[in-house]
Amino acid sequence: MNFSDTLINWYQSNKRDLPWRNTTDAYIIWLSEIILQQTRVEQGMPYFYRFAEKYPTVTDFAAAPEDDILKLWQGLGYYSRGRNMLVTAKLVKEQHGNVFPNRYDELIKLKGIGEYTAAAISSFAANEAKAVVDGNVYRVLSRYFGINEPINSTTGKKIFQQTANDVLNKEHAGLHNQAIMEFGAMLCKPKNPACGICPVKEGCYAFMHNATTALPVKLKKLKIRERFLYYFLVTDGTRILLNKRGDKDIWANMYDLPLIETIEPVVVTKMVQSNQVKDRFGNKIYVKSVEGPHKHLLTHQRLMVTFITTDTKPNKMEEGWFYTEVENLNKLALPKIIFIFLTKFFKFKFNSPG
DNA sequence: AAAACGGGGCA
DNA sequence: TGCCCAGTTTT
Repeated sequence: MNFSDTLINWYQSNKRDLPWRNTTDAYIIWLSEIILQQTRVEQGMPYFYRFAEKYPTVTDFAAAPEDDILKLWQGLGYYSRGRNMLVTAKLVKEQHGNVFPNRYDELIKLKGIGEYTAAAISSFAANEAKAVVDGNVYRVLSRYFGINEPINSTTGKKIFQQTANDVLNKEHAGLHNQAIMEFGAMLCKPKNPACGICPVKEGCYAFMHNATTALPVKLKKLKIRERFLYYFLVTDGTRILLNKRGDKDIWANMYDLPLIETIEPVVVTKMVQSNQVKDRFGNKIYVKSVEGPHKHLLTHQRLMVTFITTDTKPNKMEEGWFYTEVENLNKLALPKIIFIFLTKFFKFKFNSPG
């Protein structure tokens, strides 16, 4: 038996009895598919029953006020799904004679229906040979075939769609799609997959290479944090006040300068009047020069760095601070932005290789 | 190409 | 906490 036949065989004796599986009504299948987008079956189930009962046909749905749809959707999340359903229901009423389409090429044009949902409805309702690719399918295919391309990269999506198309049982597309998704949800789970009872483990790359926890690969969504750094250069031209950084943050254990960090930009005149500065330098700090702000980009942070030069000595030393000779700077690890500033400030005095 | 969009379950 | 869930739309 090939991959698809084995999964279908497994499915037919292990599947859950879900209400939307006992119909070929494209409207009912559409209802279930939209509800289940990014939603667990157990969470969506009660909503499916409520909607199916209150709006048994697409005509009923199309006649509903948006307030009613959203009220019934309340608590399910991603509320644009409900609003888009109403748009689509009205369009089906007006342009499809109240008959919900069941062909991929028609479905894909409808609001709220993307590649996955169009493939799902067309294969379930009309057995059209379109392969679904949802979170379950990504996981099953990446593990079975050992595909380590990230599932949320552009090339990854193409590869997985192509792979799904290749393994699709074209005579039983609906059954195949149901089977591979149910297999992913019930057995080839994200955590602790039941490899011991898996019917396709012999051909599974992840099982054979003990890589189920490593697959699928997913790109981290890294959001850029913006930080505003105000450095104080305290020097008499010979000695300089430095700071040794801790081991948690960026530039761990490297050397920079006394720092005040804010979450939003602060003009220097305000900064030097702040309580933080007064606490460190006393009530009067003599600012000799200001440089910046310089934008400094890290992988996941955007730093806006301002250097404030002064010869006012702080009235106390904080943890990590120490005075050193300017000449010592060429022995200490400095972040690039600090290095550039100090190099320029001291006119390369400390860094000439020799 | 990345961000926005909800809420809940699970380790 | 972080990851994931029968993804799609918008920027």
